[in-house]
Amino acid sequence: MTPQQFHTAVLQWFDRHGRHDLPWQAHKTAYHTWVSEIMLQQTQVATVIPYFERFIERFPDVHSLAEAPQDEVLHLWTGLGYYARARNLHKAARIVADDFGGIFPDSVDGLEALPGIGRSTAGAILSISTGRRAAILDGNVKRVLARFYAVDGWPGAPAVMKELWQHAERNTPHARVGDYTQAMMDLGATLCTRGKPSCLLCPLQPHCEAFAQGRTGELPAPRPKKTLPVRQTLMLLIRNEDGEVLLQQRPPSGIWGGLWSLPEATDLRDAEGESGLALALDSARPLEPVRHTFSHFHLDITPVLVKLRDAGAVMEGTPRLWYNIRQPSSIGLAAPVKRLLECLPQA
DNA sequence: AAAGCGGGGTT
DNA sequence: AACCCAGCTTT
Repeated sequence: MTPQQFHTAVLQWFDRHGRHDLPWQAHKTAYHTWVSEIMLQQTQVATVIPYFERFIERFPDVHSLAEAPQDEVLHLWTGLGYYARARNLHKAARIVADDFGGIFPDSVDGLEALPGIGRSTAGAILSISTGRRAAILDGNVKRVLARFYAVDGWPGAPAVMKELWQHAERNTPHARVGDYTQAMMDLGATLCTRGKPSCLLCPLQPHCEAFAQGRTGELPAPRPKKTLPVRQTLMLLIRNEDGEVLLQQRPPSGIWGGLWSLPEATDLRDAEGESGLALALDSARPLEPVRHTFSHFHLDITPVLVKLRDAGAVMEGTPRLWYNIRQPSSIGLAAPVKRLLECLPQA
């Protein structure tokens, strides 16, 4: 199948069956496309939609985002995960606003120089918002191409990645590039799904190698699996006389970077040091543990209710605040922390 | 509980 | 180029 036949089949299918009414398709500006593409990294469309709408309402353009406090950006990202995306988005907005007069670079290289934008995301932003020819290779496209060409091996492996990029580049059309980008993502998301692909509806099925070989179930090859280590932590639920809960801010990078979380401790003895408060440790009441899973380890969290021994004994150091669970403020919360706070009795 | 989705940064 | 990092959703 020639590239011409390939993209023609994909575009014809897109015109009839693609998605044309997603919130970020209303105005295909570089800003809207960029925000949506960053949110769509590692996250499915259905999850992204409400986040995107809230985000754009609060930050309608790159300048409003650039001027916002990081806490507020993370707040609107709370629950989406991979918070480095939000921190990079914020950083990049400042660069675009301060150094480029609010105009996004109009080349793949220029876009890739911004934090949080890699080759595929750059290709998506450029093709959709400007119509310039650029290829993408996100998870959806990887799946489509790995099956169509029966490419063996895990797509994360460099050699496999390289081959898939070559297919992606070659099949990208010179016209209607933005539609083609959207079409390939739609194809992967709605027909060429991992579980049970709808091959009979697929415009590429007549020439699909995996289909011909009956191997759609085994391609693309899954990532080599490893068992996740388990880590343990205590999370301290410390309340003051007003019923507010003590939170402290995570370091700027790493897990939950910049988000607000509960003070943690490895055991009760070390709780006072971690929280920087005088605690009534004999009052400590452990709650049912909850497991939170990251991509590379499980975190078993034991929440512990602890009373303050001396309300005036707050230490300086890590940024901290007393959080009113009835009037949540505009800060980013780690997902399990948000859940724990929601379970807490209002008193 | 385990699998799935999925791109960027560092060295 | 190889390796490390990062979370929520679905099954």
